[in-house]
Amino acid sequence: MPKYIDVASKIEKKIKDEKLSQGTKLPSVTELADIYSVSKNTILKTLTTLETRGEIYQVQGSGIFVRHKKRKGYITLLENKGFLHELTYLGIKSKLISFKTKKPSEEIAINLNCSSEDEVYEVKRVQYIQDQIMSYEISYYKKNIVTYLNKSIAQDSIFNYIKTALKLNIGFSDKYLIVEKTKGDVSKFLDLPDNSPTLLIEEIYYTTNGEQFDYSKVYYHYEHSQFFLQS
Amino acid sequence: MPKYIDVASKIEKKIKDEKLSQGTKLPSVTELADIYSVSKNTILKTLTTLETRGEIYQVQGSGIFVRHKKRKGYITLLENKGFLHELTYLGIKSKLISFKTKKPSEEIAINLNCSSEDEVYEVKRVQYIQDQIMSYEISYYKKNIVTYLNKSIAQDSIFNYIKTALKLNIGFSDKYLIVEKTKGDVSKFLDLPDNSPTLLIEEIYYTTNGEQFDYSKVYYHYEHSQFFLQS
DNA sequence: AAGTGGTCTAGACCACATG
DNA sequence: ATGTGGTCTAGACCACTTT
Repeated sequence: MPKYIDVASKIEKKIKDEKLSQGTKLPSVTELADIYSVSKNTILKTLTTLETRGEIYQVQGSGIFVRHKKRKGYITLLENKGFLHELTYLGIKSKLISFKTKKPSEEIAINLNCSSEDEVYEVKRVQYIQDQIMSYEISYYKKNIVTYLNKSIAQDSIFNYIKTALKLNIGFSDKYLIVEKTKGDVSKFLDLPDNSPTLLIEEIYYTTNGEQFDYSKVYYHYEHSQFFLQS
Repeated sequence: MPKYIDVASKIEKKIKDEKLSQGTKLPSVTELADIYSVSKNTILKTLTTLETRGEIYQVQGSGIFVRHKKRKGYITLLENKGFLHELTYLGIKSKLISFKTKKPSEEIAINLNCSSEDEVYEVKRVQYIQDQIMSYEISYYKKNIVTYLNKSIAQDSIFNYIKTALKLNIGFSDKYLIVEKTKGDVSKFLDLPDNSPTLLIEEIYYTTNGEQFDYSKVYYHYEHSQFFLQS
């Protein structure tokens, strides 16, 4: 565990425990370096980390201040912390609709950057947020990277399995957001009439060495999902 | 201009000029430090900058590689570069619908963190992307921070004016995404039938010292807008 | 003028990937 | 084993804000 992550957790915990409100001033950089017995540069890296997580903001010449997310019940679009944290925090559960192995269509092959002769896992699921339908998801996993998957795993958090059991490191992702009208399976599994609004998020996940391993199309139920983004 | 920003621009330009493709390996950290005559730490900061912009990705023990945004015509949800760049790049223009000064409603007062006695500018606009209706936007600016605004300015880029003329530094923002059905003014100005899908993005912008100065509700035309997010 | 965050350096050592 | 990115330090100096 790097020091700067460790110190970040400690400061985060302190903010939480002491219930510091938005705008509360924290100790200065040099003071923090003393408190946690690390160099100034390490504290700076810690602060950058906390800043991108939206926990603090820094004002040159003035100080470091606490920042808070205002509204509750929104899904964060950037995995600031672990995605699992979010899952348990918001109470998200999955129901498996179908699971199979297949040859990729052209659309899938393009987005996974593979040949039509490679094999992919296809997983269809409905996700629930606090017992309400949140989303209908169609995911494709490249079989030569995600070497094994089965129905039982697909019912839980696939990403958790990929990280822990397969020890695959997830590097980065591209997400495309498109607003559409529902139809067919999408209407059916979201339990909405045809032509209801929906947010389609197409996600492509890459390993740390830059290879696509997951292409997903997630249709969100417009009444049961709201999103949040800090920058 | 800090060195690390300067070097970032140079590397960015190099990638663009030489049309380096996704996955192309760049020189190592130490080589880059030599090439641009800066210390290793400065290059690391440069690389972090380029990484968050989605231009490169780093793989420990292996190297630094070029990353590219795949699809065209998507609006980036994070202002990686200047927002203006995006405006001109995508060809976005505004039409002013109304402009006035008013006392904030409770909703506005909460989101701008001000009293109901303060005054705010209210600006309603329709934005066009390549001559198609992109969005209908209702914005509120706190008058004690955005000290002056008029119709003529509101027709152009207000943020550009705020930055250059008012020399106000924009610090960070919160964005909330909600999918809705259109009605009333929203349908009217987006030129869509009632109950059409729309993406509502509520945005709150803060100055560098953490004070809210802008609260905006932007309704996007679902057929003429798609969004993009890298992480 | 004093305090605070931001940039930069040179160098040491660690962790991971590849051949 | 070698190369490469990742972490960390101590210290210098700069830019901005506050008093």
